Amino acid sequence: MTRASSRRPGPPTRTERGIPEATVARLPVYLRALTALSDSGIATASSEDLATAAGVNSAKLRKDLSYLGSYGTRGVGYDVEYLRYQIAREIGVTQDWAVVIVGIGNLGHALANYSGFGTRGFRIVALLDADPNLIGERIGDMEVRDFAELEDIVKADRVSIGVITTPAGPAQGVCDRLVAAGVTSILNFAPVVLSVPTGVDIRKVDLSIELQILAYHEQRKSGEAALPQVPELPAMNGLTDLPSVGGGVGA
Amino acid sequence: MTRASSRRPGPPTRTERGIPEATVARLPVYLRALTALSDSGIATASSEDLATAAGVNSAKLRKDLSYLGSYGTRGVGYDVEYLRYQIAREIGVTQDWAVVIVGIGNLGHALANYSGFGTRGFRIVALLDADPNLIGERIGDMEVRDFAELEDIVKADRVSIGVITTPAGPAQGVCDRLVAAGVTSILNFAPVVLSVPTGVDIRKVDLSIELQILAYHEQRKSGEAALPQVPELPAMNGLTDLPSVGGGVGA
DNA sequence: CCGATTTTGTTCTCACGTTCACAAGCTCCT
DNA sequence: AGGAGCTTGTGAACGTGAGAACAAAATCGG
Repeated sequence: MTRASSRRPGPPTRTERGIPEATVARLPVYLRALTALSDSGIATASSEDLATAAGVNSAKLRKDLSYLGSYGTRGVGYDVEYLRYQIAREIGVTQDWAVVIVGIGNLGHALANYSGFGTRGFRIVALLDADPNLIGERIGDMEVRDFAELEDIVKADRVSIGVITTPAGPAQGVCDRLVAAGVTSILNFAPVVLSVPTGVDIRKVDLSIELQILAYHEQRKSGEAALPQVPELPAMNGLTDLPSVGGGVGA
Repeated sequence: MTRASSRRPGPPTRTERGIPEATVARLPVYLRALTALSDSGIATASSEDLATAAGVNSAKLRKDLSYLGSYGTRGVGYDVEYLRYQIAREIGVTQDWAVVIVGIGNLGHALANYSGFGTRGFRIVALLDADPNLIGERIGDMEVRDFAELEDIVKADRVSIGVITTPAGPAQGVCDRLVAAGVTSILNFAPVVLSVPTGVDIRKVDLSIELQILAYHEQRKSGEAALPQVPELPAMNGLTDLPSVGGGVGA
């Protein structure tokens, strides 16, 4: 098991019909921008308009869209509804995907209530937890069920996407169970690196990593001139007062 | 303030002392891996060990670390505690960063309770919301305060990082207020593209985008042979639930 | 019907990121 | 002390992504 990562059979990274991964990651953004335009009653938009709404530059947007086909009209722009449907179809959200959420703590709770979740394309079919105290609790119009029922639920509802919102500890175990039950896409909120067999896609959302990236840049801003000369080789003996980072290190 | 000093002076993307953005994004992962090893009582680790723990390959890890300096010992590996401190210092989490969370809905609630948040390096100094019904509510050892107090809080606690967990609507307004108050790094959970002036860093976490990316790959898996020939110009009549798709642009 | 105008789709070039492969350097054993 | 065996740090090759620039195609006005 744990047979290497997921995507990399022989050739490099290239989706079957050739849509680059970077583009795939932006399609949902375009989809949202188009929905917003549509809601504003706008029927046609140029690549420039769309790019602004999506927060990218227009050349990139045009190139991204060109991977899907030629859905625009030169001299005019894109028909908002039409393009929206094409992107939705390409992503696969014209159908509904069944989702289970495992781990109903604070975050699991929040996600279960998150309306924008089922905006379109996704349907939460079960909230699971192993804690007997939580089982049976109602959240919105759903009830927390026993994690032991996982296999039945996955089979019954053809669940292909699992969301892990457990603490770090049980995450790998939960992940293994999900995969064994037949789930082939996992969204992981637990702060651990999960390993999955080939063929299973996994994406990670990690709050503290995001904050740390911000901190890095923040530090650069404030200390622009204060830390150009980094102590390349600080005395190793100074490490004794580093029982735990942040313990006695703080400025 | 807001001295247009962030990233993009003249040359392309290149952090002042030259750490590539992709590497910066992985440093927190290494930091976590090192902490885990440290907690297991492991004092020394090779690049191979670390890479496994962090879920990357060893060559990449070594190159990433080489940007920070030569902190390893050939033939031996890396001293876990030493390297951990070096990375923590580089990221900037040896000091504590003050953080405010704006928007105490489901997600804001969850984040406020998220212990791993203040794991180290970050300190939530205020939970803010504009809803009078929420103000005064206690969450953990904190109390929800009026968003109007933002400026005072930012000044008093030297807040440099703001987390936006409001709905999409008010997000840009909140963002502008944060920036005006002096916040220079923003983590946005609202499903909108925020615009900020130069010098302010912004990162986005978007649940539905992540799910959609998974859906895209999922679709490719199930239909491996079912949809190789994509209807470049599908018959527009099959789209009953798409009121005005393709006014006249379609086939 | 033709030319001016607009905007897409695409080509080309350059920068960035990843991986390979190996020399440099350290430790340990004989 | 010297050589064998590891493991790091890095130079070079390769692949991917971004942006500029332009040719192709559509509309509109005369």
